[in-house]
Formats: sequence, structure tokens, C-alpha cells
Amino acid sequence: LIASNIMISAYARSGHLEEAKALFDGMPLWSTVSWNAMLTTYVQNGYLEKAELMFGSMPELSLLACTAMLSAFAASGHLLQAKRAFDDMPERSFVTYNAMLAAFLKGGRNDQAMKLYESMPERNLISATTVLSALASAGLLEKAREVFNEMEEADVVSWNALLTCYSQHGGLEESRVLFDAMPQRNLISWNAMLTGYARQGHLDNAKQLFDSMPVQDLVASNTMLAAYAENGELEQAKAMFDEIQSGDKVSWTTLLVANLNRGELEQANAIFDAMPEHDIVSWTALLGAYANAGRLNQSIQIFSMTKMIDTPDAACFLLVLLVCSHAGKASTGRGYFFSMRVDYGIRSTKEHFSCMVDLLGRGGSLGDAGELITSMPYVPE
RNA sequence: CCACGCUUGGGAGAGAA
Repeated sequence: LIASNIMISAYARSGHLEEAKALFDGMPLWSTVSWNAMLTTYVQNGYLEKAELMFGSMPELSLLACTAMLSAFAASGHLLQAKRAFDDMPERSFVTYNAMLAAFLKGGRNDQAMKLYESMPERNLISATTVLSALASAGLLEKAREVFNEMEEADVVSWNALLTCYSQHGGLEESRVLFDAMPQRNLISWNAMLTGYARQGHLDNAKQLFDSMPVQDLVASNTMLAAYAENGELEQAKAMFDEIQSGDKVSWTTLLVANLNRGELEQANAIFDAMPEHDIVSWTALLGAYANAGRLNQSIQIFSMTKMIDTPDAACFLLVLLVCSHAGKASTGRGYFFSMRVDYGIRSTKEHFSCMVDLLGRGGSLGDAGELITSMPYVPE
């Protein structure tokens, strides 16, 4: 039994869902650990619905299973459900708190993450690293350094989190010093450093680092591809894409966006059609091009397609609101604004509000626009 | 034996420097 459980987890980590399921189904009896292991196989591979089914059919609900479900909701962008799962749990361990912390981070709710961190009954290395990432994404370099210095231990993951913070918001030389001084480095460290050079347009440094990597994985190649694309080197980007043997959706989307930004719409459409799979990001990239061109009907069509294959997020809705606003479609826009909150539980950001104010103002509903301004949870600028 | 953390792709306008 134990051996089978271990096997299931091994399959889960390597993404062999089918094998895990076959093994699970063939077992003569199951322990709670078996159920949990199978549940996390679904969670870690992004199968929310199967995870929910599994969770619903489990003979007993353990703390571990509930925490795994919390992560499943968070991973699929359902922060509200994750929070509800957290609130409804009869008991919580510090892993549960860590999972909720990570959920807030993924949902972009750094304020909530920090609040939870302060109020946690118990913290460990993982809690601190999660917070470090939250601070990194907010660009709060000093605070991140502070948290890092206060940690009584650090592993390669926490060092990487700190490095990421520096390479994206600090100076590159400083980052390089940190990179060279790290007690251990893994592939992720190299990629984090590479991203720093790439984002800040230091293509030569990026290429040099890329060539000196002990191993180059697809993430590294994609980073180089993006480096070329973002710095207007479309030819180099294409060459890099061709060099990549089997690109994933990130490689494809990077190439897609490079062409969209260049106004190579035919090329872009051909790339979109040739992509092996589409997800929320590739659809939104395409939507962005049409929305910016003011193509209302096509944008709405793309948005409907998006809804069918994936859960639209805040970025996606912003673009639809934008195109409605430009086309003067006030009531359509209101509908989307409403649906965003009610159907998807997405909090409106400042950007959504200002887009809506624009929409209502242009449509002549100045009263409604004023009402919206006073009702929003931000200080009007 | 099972749950949690690090790296790559998508998000308008206006104002201000």
C-alpha cells in the first residue's frame, strides 16, 4: 500500500496523470494517504474539475485534502473559492496558512497576503519565501531584504526569490553580485538572472549568460526569445524560435505578440492558427490587438471564444471594457463590468474603474459616472 | 508514503515628471 502511494506521488510530480490513475484504480484498498495522493495528482496538474470530483467522493476529509483543494482553487484563479475553503476549514495547519498566503500572492492581493502573514500563528521558511515573492512582485526591494535578513535559515528557493526581486527591480550589477555570491545556484537562479538582463534590454549580457549556462531549458530559451521580441529584434526572435525544437505555449505566444506588436497581423493570425494549444494568455493577446484597433464585433467574438475555453481574468475584461468604451457601447460595457464581479468574482482595479468612468461619461450618463467614482474603493486621481 | 514557497508569454486612455 505504502509503495503504491509513493508511486502515485512520483507520477504526480512527473506529470504522469494516466499512470497514477491506473495505479490508483488497481489498488485493492486505499488509505487516506492514497486518496490524498491521487487528489494532489489532479491539483498539481491543473485538473480542477477532476480534483473537485475526487474531493467530493473521498470517504473522509482530511486537513491535507482540504489544503490541496484550497491550492487547486488558487491555481485556477479562483481566489474567492480558495478564501472560502480556508474560512470553512474546521482546523488549519501552518501549511494551510502558507497555501492561503500563496493564493493571495497569485491573486495579486499582496495587502491581504501581508495581513495574513502578520497574523499567522506559526511561520516557517516557506511562509517567509512566499512573502518575499509578494514583496518582489510589488517591487518593495528594501522590505524584501529586511524579510530575508530576518530569516533564520535560507535555502536555494528563498535565495532565488531574493535574486528575482533584485533582478527585476534593482540594479543589474547588484543582482549579479548577489547571483555570484549565492551559496547554491540551480537552473532557476540562472533563469532569474537571465530575466533581469532580458527585461532591462541588456541583450549582450543576456546572450552571454545564456551561452554560459550549464544547462539550458525551455524557460531559458523562452526568456531569450522574449528578450529579442521585446527589444524589437524580430528576426533574432524568429531565429530563436526556430532553434527551439518543441516550443510550448509560452514560446508560441511570445512569437505571436512580437508579430502583433509589429503590426504583422497576417503573420500573427497564421501563428495563432498554428499554435498547438490556446489558453487565456494567447486569446487575450489576440483580443488586445483587436481591442486596440477598435474592432468591437471581432473583439466580442474573441471574448466569447475565450470564455468557452478558459476563465477570463482581469486583463481580459479590461480589454473588453476598453473596446466597448471606444465604440460607445455603454450598456454592453456595463454588462461585462457587472459579470466580471458577479460571475467571476474579479475585483475591479483602478484601470477597470477609469475605463468605466470613461464609458459612462462618453455615453452621456454623467450622473452614473459620478456615482461610480464615489463608490469605488480608491481615491480618485 | 500524501497538502504549501523561487525563473519565461497577455492588460487601454488621460494626467504628471
